[in-house]
Amino acid sequence: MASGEETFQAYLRRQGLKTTRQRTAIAREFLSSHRHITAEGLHRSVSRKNPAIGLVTVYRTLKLLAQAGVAKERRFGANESCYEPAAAGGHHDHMICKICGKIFEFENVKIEGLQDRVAAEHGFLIQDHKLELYGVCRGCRKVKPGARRRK
Amino acid sequence: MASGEETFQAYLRRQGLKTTRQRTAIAREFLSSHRHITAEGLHRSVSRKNPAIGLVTVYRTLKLLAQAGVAKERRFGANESCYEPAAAGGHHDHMICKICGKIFEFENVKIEGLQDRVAAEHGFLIQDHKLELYGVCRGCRKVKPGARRRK
DNA sequence: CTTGATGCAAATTATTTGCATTGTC
DNA sequence: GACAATGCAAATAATTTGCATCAAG
Repeated sequence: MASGEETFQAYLRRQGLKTTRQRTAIAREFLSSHRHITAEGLHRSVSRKNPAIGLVTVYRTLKLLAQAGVAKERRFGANESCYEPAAAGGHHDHMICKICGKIFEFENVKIEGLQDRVAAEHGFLIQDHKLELYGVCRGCRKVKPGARRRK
Repeated sequence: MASGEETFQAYLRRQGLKTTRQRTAIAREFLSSHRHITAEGLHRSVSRKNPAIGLVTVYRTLKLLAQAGVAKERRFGANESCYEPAAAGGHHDHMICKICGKIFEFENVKIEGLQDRVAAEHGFLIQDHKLELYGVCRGCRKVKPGARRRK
């Protein structure tokens, strides 16, 4: 069971790329910051301990992490890309609350099974998938904002 | 059964917005061009008959169409947003081929049922969802590019 | 005739690239 | 020591906004 960091290092070696101080720092920070983070956000985290690292390097390293299979790029409704560590323990999907913006994760094996079946019916080979449910989360449902103003 | 165009007009009136020549032209073109189109692409189409309409207006109108519920914004792996007419006849999802870039549509009621169940378990109210399968389509599977070069 | 809509150019945002310098292998 | 990696600034790409002018209600 290779840790994300090991997988990344192995990928670099395999590709004849170099293991640099900044790549290691970025990868480590990324892997320890569970759940979706933006390039900008990751750069902020990394900068705390390592102010000399540039945003550009974070972008480049995130791309490498994705290629290594350690990071997954996600793009929710927003304008900027999020990355998240590729969960060692299986794939998960997201529910995004349109009110508070919170993102909830879930896993459902049956849905994945059906996806496989649909793909098979079309002769399509699935490599990856994204399922996002947009709506209102439990917390925000309680609030009932406005509830249709009466004239 | 209101056509997309009628729905849009109604939305404009309801919001106290104006029905302009360009909005009508853009909406009509959009609705007749089935399946995902980018702002740029739609502008190209519209320009053919109506060269004076600016790209900016297309962007603004697409946003209105989305608010009116007539258009759905989608964002596949790519960098730019696609819009597609909100299918009058039910929701559909997408399979995107990573090789040739083609996008296939499919519909699966069982998956949607499971989504509802998962959401319910979390007290989440679904308003919309996106399911995208990324992989290799039938056509591209036949080609086998490279098939792991032997050293 | 009032107020929103358009179109242009300029601004923003997210991301990428050119290039001189630096650090790994 | 070679050659990839970094960081800066500048370049792109997609989209948005300010503003003077125009047109729908």
